[in-house]
Amino acid sequence: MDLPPFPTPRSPEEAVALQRVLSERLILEGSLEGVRRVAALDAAHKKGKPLVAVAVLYHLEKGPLFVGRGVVEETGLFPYIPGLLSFREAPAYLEALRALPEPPEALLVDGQGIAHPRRLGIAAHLGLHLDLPAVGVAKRLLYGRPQGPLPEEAGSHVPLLSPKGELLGFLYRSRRGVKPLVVSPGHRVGPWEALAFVRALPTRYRLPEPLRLAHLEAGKALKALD
DNA sequence: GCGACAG
DNA sequence: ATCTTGTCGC
Repeated sequence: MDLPPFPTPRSPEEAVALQRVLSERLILEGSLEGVRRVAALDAAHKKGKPLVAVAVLYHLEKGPLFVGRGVVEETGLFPYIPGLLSFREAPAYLEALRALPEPPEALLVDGQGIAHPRRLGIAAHLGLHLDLPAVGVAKRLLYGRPQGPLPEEAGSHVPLLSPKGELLGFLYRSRRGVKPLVVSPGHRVGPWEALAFVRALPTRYRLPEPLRLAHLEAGKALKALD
C-alpha cells in the first residue's frame, strides 16, 4: 500500500499545534464487526541502533499472514516526548505497512488512541492519516481518570474519563493476575466497539495475540540488524 | 510551583 | 523503548 507523506514538525510546539488541528477530524463511532484482516503495530529500539517497527498482518480466523518491517535511523527520529509519540514512531510504522502485500481493514496499535491530552495518541494519528479504523492498546496509562477499581476477573473493564467527563476508553483486564491494558478508540470506531473488538481477539497472555506477535517480531528484527 | 508522563 | 537477578508459580 502507498500513502500520503507524514510531515515531521520542526518543534514540539509545532507538533502540539498540529495535533489540535488533526484531532478535530477524528470520527469516534463505528463498529469493527466483520473485520478479519488487522495490522498489529509495535516497535523495538535501543540506543545507538535504529528504531525497528513491525506490522503483523493478522487474520482473525487464519492467524498471522505476513510481517512487514520499517527501519528508521536514530538520527532521523523525532525525540521521545510523552504526548508526541506518533511523530517519533509513525514514520517507521508507515514503512512497515507499506511492505504488506495487501492493506489491512483496521489497525491495532501499541499505544493510546484518544486517551491522550489532545485526543491524538499514535493509534488515532495513524488511523486518521491512513483513513482506517484504528484501536489503541497501551500497557500504561497516559491520560484519563479510571472510574473506580478494576475487578480482578479476566475480561473486566472500567471507563476512562476526561476531566470534562467524556468517555476516552477503558482500563481492561485481559487475563487474571495481569496489569490492566488501556484500550481506546483511535479513528472510525466508538469506545465501546473498540473494547468489544479487543475483547474478541485471541489472548493467551497479557497482550492480544496480534500485538504479542508484533512485539516478538520487533525484538527479533532489532537483534538481527547487525 | 508541583506532579504526571504511551513508547 | 531498554537496562537487569532472582524469584514466585503454573
